[in-house]
Amino acid sequence: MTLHVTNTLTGETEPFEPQDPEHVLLYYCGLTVSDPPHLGHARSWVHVDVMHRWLEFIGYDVRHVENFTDVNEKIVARVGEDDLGEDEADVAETYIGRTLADMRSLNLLRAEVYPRVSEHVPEIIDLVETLVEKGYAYESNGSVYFDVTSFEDYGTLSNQDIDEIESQGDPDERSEKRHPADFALWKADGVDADAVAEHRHEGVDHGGDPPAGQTWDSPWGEGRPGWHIECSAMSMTHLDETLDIHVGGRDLVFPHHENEIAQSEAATGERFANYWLHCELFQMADEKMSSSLGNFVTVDEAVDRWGTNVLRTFLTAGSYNSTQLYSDETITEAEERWDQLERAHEAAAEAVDSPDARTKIEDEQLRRAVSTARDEFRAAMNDDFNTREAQSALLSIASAANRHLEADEPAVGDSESESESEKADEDKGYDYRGLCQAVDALEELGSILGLSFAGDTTGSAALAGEVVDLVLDVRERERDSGNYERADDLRDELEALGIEVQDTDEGPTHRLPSGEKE
RNA sequence: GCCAAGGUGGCAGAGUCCGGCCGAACGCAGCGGCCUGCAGAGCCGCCCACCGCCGGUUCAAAUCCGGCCCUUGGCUCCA
Repeated sequence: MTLHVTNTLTGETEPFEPQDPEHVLLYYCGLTVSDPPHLGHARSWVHVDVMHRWLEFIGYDVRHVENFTDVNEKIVARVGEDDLGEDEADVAETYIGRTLADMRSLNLLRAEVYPRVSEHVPEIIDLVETLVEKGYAYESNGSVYFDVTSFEDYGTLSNQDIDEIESQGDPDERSEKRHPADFALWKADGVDADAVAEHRHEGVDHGGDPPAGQTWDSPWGEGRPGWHIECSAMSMTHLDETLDIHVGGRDLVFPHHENEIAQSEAATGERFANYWLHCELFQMADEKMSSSLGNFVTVDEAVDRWGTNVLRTFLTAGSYNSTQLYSDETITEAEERWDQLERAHEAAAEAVDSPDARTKIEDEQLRRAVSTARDEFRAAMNDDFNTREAQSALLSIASAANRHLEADEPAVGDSESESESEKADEDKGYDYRGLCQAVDALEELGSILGLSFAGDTTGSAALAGEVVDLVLDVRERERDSGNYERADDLRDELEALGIEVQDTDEGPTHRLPSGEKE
């Protein structure tokens, strides 16, 4: 079974075949760095990250490029706010730093390059010149527009009819365009002050008139790159004229991706991307999540609140290409799933390390379950990165391991006699081979979803763990002497701190609050 | 208006491409039991679905075909 992906270009699920059998060229349309990233961005990032990890897991060398749009009127609009900086570049820099930190906190694999528009203006100008020379673009009043009527396939990605498309871009440029659907490749002069004003936050003192934003010299005079040309220029610079996979949010299909295809293919005569994958968006329980409504949760808030593992479990709880409901309930459910995985992993790992671990009871079932789950995981991921199914496979390993640990009396068949099971009871032990396989599978497959079972065993977390153990020792003594009230108080107090206490046959165990920082 | 996606149990969410193993996965919630000083966790079992509506094809449809109703998103910056 090979990897199949749903290609927006065809609307079909197709077998994935990169141009080079060993390498995959992956481009992801990154952020405009004018605001802190929110959970919606995180959802796409995580899914792209899972794609990246899975492609590597099945043997490809992935060349992953993700841009930062650091030239944009929305960024100019932030100039003067708080301590974001004194000009467009400063603001962009601030947000790029913040974005990279957010990405790290989500345990994302790094892209190979994070190119920025401001560093690729010469390439952009070259590309625009080529388009003008080939007759796909025209200069008008110092700006350059792409002539959509000159590109036969315009509209295929988004299934649009050119005549149905309403004007792109701001009203001022309409008069300069031959066709309403034509879009800007290069814009004369600085940013439009009105556009900047429109994106400014209300009630914030920006200190005077909006700055013009950076401009560059070009064959058509001073100006700035248009809104779509950057991705074409940067992906060609860092990858190739033809990409294997181009990913982005569903909301970018039109006009952004449509325009990317037109300008790229017109310029090179080559197919721009073989597979277009689109990440679906969040749906809020009552309304949509959007910047304008201000109802989004920023990535750093979410990581603080839920922790990386819970968040990633949540974000991969649906397919990348289906919308996902965001609500307290759905995220709590994800937390529940993660807890289950983590507890099972911990129990299995502990059992493996314990002195009781030895081949004693039949673990054929466990081993079969692990192996089946691995197959299911692989099949799920190969089926258009079905992360929800993949989670199911993980959970089935967890419950198989739990079942095995539970059966520390050889209750595996139904035919034992009483005396046999009594005898075994005194002699109980775990078969560690199956458990080892379960632990390995959880770690290995979990890591493909970016989940990490490696608890924080360093620094303050380790110390905290020791302190909790100390408290639990005290509590055990209270319990031994029948002083349950006092013991329960201790448990309640630990619980109030987010520390989960469980009494087991082997003594009490605890879990520190997962992922919460500090 | 145009384009797209989708309507599956109390919730959430796979399965729909390649019709039968789907009387429908996994999880949450609920119920009963085991275990436990209690709780939690875990385990076992149960409960809950005529798969939006109508019609068609077929030995067989959640899955294919036709019609209808409804929801969401995009068409302006947007992951």
